Amino acid sequence: MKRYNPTEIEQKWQKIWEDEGTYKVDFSDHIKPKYYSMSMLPGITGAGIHTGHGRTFQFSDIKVRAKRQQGYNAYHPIGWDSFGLPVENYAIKIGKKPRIAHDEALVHFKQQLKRLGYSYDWSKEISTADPSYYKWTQWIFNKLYEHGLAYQKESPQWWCETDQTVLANEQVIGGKCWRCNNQVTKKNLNQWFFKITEYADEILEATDDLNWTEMVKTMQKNWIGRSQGAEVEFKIDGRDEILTVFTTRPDTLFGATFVVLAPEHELAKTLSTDETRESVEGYILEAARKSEIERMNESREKTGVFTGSYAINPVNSNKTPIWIADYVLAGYGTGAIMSVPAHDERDFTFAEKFNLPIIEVIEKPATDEEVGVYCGEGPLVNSGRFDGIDSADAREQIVDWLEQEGAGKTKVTYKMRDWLISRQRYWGAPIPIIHCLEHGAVAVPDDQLPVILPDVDDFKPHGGETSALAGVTEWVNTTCPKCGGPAKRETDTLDGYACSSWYFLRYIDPFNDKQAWDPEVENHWGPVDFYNGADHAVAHLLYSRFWMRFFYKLGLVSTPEPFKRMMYNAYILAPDGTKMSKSKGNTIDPLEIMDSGYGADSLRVYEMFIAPYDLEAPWDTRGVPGTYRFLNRVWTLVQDYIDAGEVSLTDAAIKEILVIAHKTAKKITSDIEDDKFNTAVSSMMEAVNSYYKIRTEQPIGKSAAWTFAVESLLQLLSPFAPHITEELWHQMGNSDTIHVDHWPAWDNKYLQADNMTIVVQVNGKLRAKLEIAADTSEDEIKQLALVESNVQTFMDNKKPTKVIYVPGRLVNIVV
RNA sequence: GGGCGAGUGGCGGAAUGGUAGACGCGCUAGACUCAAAAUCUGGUAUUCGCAAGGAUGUAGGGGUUCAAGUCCCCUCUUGCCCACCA
Repeated sequence: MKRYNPTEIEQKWQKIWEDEGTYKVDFSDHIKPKYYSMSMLPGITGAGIHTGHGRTFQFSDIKVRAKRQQGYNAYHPIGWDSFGLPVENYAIKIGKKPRIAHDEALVHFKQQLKRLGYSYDWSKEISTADPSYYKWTQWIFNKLYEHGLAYQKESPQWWCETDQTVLANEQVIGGKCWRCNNQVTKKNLNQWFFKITEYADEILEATDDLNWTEMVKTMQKNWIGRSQGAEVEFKIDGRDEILTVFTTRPDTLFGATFVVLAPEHELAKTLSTDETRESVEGYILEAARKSEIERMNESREKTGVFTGSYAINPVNSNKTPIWIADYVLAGYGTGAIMSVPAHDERDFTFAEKFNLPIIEVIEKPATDEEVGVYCGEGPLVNSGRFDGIDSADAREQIVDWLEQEGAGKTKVTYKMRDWLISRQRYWGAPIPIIHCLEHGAVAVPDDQLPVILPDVDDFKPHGGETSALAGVTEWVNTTCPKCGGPAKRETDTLDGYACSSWYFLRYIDPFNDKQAWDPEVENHWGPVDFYNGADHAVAHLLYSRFWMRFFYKLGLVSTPEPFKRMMYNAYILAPDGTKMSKSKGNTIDPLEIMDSGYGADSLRVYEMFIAPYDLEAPWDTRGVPGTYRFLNRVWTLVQDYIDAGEVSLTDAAIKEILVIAHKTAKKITSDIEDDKFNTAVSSMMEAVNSYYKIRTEQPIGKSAAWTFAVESLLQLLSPFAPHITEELWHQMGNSDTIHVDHWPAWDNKYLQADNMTIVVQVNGKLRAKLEIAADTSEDEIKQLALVESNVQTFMDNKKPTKVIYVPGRLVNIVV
């Protein structure tokens, strides 16, 4: 008997699969149903992947392998997130040009992924930094620009001093840069944006219906942050300007005792009087100097100044003082609020500090507890003709009244901001814009794309507010596409996220040099059936959904949502229970485990077995020998089967083997379908354990039952452990690959065993178990239960008041 | 502070309201061996009992139910996301 030697058989089969193109997909084959499965594309840095990443990539591999075996034309693509900050920072760190640093790091990545035996179609590999790819990223920019969804605007934006670039809202995490983890500041700059807010409502509405991991859906909804409310217009006493505030509680309008503007509000400066001018200007200056983050971290102590001006509350014509305070955010709503200190915590704190009036307009529910500021619902008081109306109704009535008076309207506001896409960094797709003195920003015509990123020696950020490209004069100086006059190229590059917001469309038409993708190909291959990742729950997925919807409107794609199923898996932690990271030195390279003799299959099975996909679990390297042991048991079992001649079994043994095999086939099929990979593995272990037990009493060898058991086991195991199963499949005499069109069918007639175990409870407590024939009638079962001796003891001669029978499971006797 | 999850043996984790702890790790006994490793077979929540069997057990407290890890309410702990968003 041959010994199981993973290293040998894995090398052998990986070469054969590559030579024979086992996982190559023919896009034009429409006879088989399509299945399109992918993981988020890896970002390239020197570290390569660790065992945590490996698990992520494997989920899409399991799914696609199972479908391929089930007769689908199944596609599992691979590509590289090559542009962007991570690669450039890595290049700076090792002192090489980004292109070179990237290409060198890629070697390690490819080696890892290939050794792990993922069923990628390597012939269709893409890279976002390849001109044949970013040509189309730039083309998409043009399309957005053409439709008014790309625009340039000067505004204060997050700026990372370490990385010398602006960042999108989504890339600032807890006030820190997503790459270098340093505090960011605000800087007023002229920047390019994509108008994702125009799609906010649409994206939000579609979110509930998605078959996505719930957590991701919640995070997206929170990020979009839709608030239904009203805009209310306050006249300014003695002036012509109108002050518009946003509120979600128009029902509390009678309780608005003052109005607060953000320091950045355009009216802030102009509302001061001679007496207040100095303090107002001082406050605004001070606020501008401090970043939002500093304000946030500096304790929540409220600060503010009175402008000296008054606003007229439209509902009761009260004169309310106008204040400026930095607790009001410039970027949200209108940058101005009406303050209702009686029913808002922040307003209350502010009013107390500055001795401003507090008027209750919502009746508190009567409770024993002392409620500080009541923010809930209730009937209105002190609200003129709206008194007594419940707050929810009052909201509508007051807004109706405001609309009639022309002093307000309903308004929906979002927390989500437009997507800031310009980066003052070299390593990205150049924004295809030419600035002409006469024509302003002019898009580079489609037929002149791509705008090639020039090769420069000094690519590092040089400390200004422009990328290194600004120094490449021969590239910057060009002519205007409209007038032919002298013009300059835009020197900012596109956010790396832009490059990865459409790659799933390029995957299905990667060599097309006429268009980004062929809509007809997309019509067959889109959308992605299974997508998974462990990061980018907000930014990447929102951006992709935004673009997809835009493409859908242009008729370029057949569906508005890019990913049918999105599975967001939790991280595998380092053995010490903390997050794996290279800087902490607690990562585990999959190559290390494979090279120590366990091979890819044992590692793969363990990756799936360790925990359900959505649970964080610490890596325990001792688990790999466990799955290795399991694969060895499979190996021995199949070898014994192969080496033996024909055998004859008892009818009972045949039945037992077939029940296990058919049940297991059904279980694994549904577990994979439901993304329950860990229980799929344990079910296979159980089946193998059972076969071992049967084998101690009955011979294993050629017989219909054993043949089905062994073949189906290999087929079910093959998405998890593709190498060992392929090897054994061939040793059994098969000449085709196990990985295409081989999946066991189960027959319901085998799913019922001859015997069943009925649990007998007395008053809900387990007292006996009955091993009886599966066709025993309900009456018989109840009788048997009632006469069981231990049951009788606990019935204590009392008459049962009720006997509950759960078919095939239990009897509960209530006395 | 807000939103969404999660709390089960020594560990990772199983359980359509119906036998809690499947499966694996670890530990342990036996078989094989000169011996060890590997392998195979058994045991392994706590506790009382020679045993049969009993009691207790899914963070804590209440509730619904014939029956609760699972459903409802409160409390605690913990993870993630957001965070002065009016």
